[in-house]
Amino acid sequence: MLASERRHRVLELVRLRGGFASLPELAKELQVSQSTLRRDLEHLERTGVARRTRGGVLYTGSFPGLPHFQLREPAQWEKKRAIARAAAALIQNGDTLLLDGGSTTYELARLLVGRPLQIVTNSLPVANLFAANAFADLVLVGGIVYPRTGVALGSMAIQMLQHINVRRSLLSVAGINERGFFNSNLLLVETERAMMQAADEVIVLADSTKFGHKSLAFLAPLERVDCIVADEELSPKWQERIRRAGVRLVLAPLEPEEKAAEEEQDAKPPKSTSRKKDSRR
Amino acid sequence: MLASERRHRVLELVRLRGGFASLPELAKELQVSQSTLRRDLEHLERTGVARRTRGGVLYTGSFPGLPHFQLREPAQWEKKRAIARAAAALIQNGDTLLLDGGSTTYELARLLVGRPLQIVTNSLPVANLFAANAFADLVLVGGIVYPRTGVALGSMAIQMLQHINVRRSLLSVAGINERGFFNSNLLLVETERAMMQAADEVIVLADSTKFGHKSLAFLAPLERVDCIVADEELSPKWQERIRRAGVRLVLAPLEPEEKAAEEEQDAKPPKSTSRKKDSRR
DNA sequence: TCATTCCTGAACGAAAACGATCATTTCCAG
DNA sequence: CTGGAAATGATCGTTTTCGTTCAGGAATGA
Repeated sequence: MLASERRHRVLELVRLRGGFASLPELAKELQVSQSTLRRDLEHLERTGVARRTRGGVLYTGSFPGLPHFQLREPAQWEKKRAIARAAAALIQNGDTLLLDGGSTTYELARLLVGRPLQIVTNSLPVANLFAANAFADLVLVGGIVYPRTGVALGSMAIQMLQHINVRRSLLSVAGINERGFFNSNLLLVETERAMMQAADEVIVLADSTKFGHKSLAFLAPLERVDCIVADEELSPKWQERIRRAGVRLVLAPLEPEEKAAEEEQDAKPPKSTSRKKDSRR
Repeated sequence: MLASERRHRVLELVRLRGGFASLPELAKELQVSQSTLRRDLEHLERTGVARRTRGGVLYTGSFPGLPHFQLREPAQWEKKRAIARAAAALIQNGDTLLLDGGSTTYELARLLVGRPLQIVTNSLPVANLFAANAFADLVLVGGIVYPRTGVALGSMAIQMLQHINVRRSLLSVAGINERGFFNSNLLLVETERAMMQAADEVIVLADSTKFGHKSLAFLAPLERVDCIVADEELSPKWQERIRRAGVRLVLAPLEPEEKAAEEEQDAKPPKSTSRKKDSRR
């Protein structure tokens, strides 16, 4: 079994067990030694999807229920987080926002919790973030919930969106090519088109790996949106192409630590002597 | 500080810390000894709202985000669970259901997960239960989300409900008196009236403590609903009154164990000699 | 083919947490 | 006022877990 696959299975097991699993439990289930598990846990903790506790692992990965959020590959994830940070900087307090589903917009939503905003969303994971929050008003867009991502879609969602107007819509896409934006689901793009119409300004969040790839369903041409937020690894060719379409382009910087983390953080800087053996008590 | 208050604060702290808190952490925060905490944790675990792990507590209380779900008093909670069990027995596979917010309907929803159903709900916690589930179709009713309970309300919710028809609506109420049903929020009762209109059959879930108390907003007269599910501690006077109104009454039995649990379960049964000393590798 | 590197599993001492017990305090009921 | 039950906090021996180290094996590249 591959190490990365094993780590995914660890996460999945933890999730299945309701957010926590003990180390002996995992070792038995996965047929590996506890030593290996410890190393995996350390890795998972560093990437932020799990938290170690004495005796086991705690799932902190964003949304326990949905399979979609399991496969956060660290590399992409850091890009998404960088993009989310850059996008959060574009948002002003008091804004009215429409947040799409998708992992990038979810990361953005996490950063927006606690700020005074009015949030409209059709995404269950995003809604959960704001539901308990007194600072933000939350409007939930209803509809048929698509199990894979926990997003409400369909005619009911579209109809409801037609009665809503927001300052900014923030959308995720699955692919971008010369013709425009794509997503993986027909119902989804229909709903997203309604989201675009409901907003004064449309912002698309997409990491650099999305560019040059199309997907099942066409969403909209490039010039239909006002702004694209991508990470700084986007090729100059695409940067030029975006700007020529008259779309504002925001490039999110990847923090140094994260660059390290992105390369499957190794190159153990000072070897193992960096072990923190701090004064306890 | 009262013991029960301290336990609530334990839960709250655990929740604030993202679902887990270590024992020393809690001891320091609450200014009590670890021994006391251990006893509290044991208690909380037995009532089902938390799970102990070596080194700390894990929050299992249904929905981490919402304050509403924190104060599940064990006594009421067992009643709610009994009612939920009885109500679940009324539901047939393949049914189309409309589930209200509220802790009793939430307990019911938990029991329904995994059954082939079509679920319509305006409750975020309930929706989360079914979002990842492939067996049930989920339709989310949108609207303005009321922070206290995570329920979508308002004109958008009502409008959406008018386009929906279900076999059964299951509602929670805050109080019942001779005039009928009450709830604590004006927007809520408006939305619930729309839920009643959307269903062929209306079922109200209410534990025995709700009877004889009214609340802020009038919902509907007794005879407007088809069935009430209550626990068996409902007074004969009220049983008679319900039946005379032509409403079917289902009384949920409280299991023996739960009766014990309700009386602040003690009488430590077989002591601790069950030490497992298993062979490790 | 050989050497290097990475991953894995086992072993061991150290540290942490557990349950149990006991003394003390608090709080009621008689 | 007093006796007893319940709750609390400290202590102690035991068990569990952790981090580290070391050795064997698989994969990779020269």
